[in-house]
Amino acid sequence: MNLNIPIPAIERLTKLFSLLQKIKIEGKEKISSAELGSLTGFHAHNIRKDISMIGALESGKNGYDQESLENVIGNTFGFKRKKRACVAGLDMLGAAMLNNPDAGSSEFEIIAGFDSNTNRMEMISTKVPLFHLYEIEEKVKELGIEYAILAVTPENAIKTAERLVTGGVKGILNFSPIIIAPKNGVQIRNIYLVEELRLLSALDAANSQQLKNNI
Amino acid sequence: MNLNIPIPAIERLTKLFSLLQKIKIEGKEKISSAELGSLTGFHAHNIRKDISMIGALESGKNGYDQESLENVIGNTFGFKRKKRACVAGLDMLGAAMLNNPDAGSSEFEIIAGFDSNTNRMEMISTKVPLFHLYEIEEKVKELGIEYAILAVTPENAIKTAERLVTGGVKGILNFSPIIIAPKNGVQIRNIYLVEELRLLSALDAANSQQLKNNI
DNA sequence: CTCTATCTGTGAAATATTTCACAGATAGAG
DNA sequence: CTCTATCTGTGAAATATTTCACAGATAGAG
Repeated sequence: MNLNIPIPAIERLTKLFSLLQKIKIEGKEKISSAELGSLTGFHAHNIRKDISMIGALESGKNGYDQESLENVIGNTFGFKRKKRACVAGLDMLGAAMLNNPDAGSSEFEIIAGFDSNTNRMEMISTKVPLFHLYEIEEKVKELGIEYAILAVTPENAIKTAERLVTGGVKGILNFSPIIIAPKNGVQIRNIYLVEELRLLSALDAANSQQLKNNI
Repeated sequence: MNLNIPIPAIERLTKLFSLLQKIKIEGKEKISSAELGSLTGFHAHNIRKDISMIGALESGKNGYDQESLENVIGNTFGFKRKKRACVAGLDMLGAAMLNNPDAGSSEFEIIAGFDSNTNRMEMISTKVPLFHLYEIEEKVKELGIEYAILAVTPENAIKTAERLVTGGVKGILNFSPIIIAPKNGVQIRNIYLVEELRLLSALDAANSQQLKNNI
């Protein structure tokens, strides 16, 4: 498991990419590692090191060129290529994801929704075609879907994830309250509201503890 | 910044806590580090090391006692104490969070919602009291709200986060598509749909790259 | 053209984190 | 009671990651 780029570095570079896209809209053409640092909370040292790992750019005294840096990061990780995604499970959370306005302006295109409840599917207003959960495997293959947002009920989570994997997705973003363990090289990220709140409170507790210890 | 417990360990222990709660419901009283490992994808070694950092339990040959382990982790990070939370921004995503059925069965209680749009607030069906965004500071103090879920529009994100911090929250879970940098010791977690999908694809790209290198 | 201020890029050092390996503990069989 | 199989707990070793410090580069001033 020796990745040439550390996973935390991949996470930081991915955040930087999103930030660079925003900066482009604002018309800023140059940005220094120090500025990137204060916008993200990362150390400038760390940012420079991360960038140097994926390929040196020209040096200079005005910081990084927005466009070159966005391109280097984007090409390294494939952010410049369009990708198809779907949403499985269309209760409130899933429906919100399906209609997320940001996805469309990114490299991801949400091209299908899946649910088990026919009545609900008829009530949802969306331009995206909707299918039954049991059609996942077929539709994922047919439509070339690479990424999935999973927001089904806990009971359906494991089974639906398996269907997605069999269909051939490369990654699953799991919002259902079940930990899905990584499998067959398919990337999984588990994002569970209570878990995230809990982590916030744990980090706060660890911080307070540390302050006490330092007195 | 020398935490006595590494942040990745805190993340793993938090996940273990949630898993232990589920295991309790299933009636399982003992579980080994190996079993915990296969359920989470972590290494058994790592799990034992993490647990040993927060306090040794009795040793044995049947693995960990579900209840003791849940208590040790819970007490270390304060998961046994009730905590009040709110949701700011009540479009589809925010409304879904407000009505999330899992929060109620956890230590978190969502006791207020905030939005800027009076018409929308009248249309939302919820038992939680709703207020205007400009009342945040006052209500956070008055109601003793410790954690906030931020799902406002990008334009309102920074300002709303500042109000929450001024009001005295300890952590913010930010779902709006703006990176909010940590400030004044308030914990922030930025969860942005496109960013998370992008990270999945970046990890996949890094993996593929690595496979190529290993040939 | 020269000089200077201000960045980046990157080996090396310092830290942090994970993995290893095995001693120590105990439940349960007989 | 004794023996054995099966876990955990944890220093030490191995790795991974971050931080440091400064050489090298260049834009822009004059």
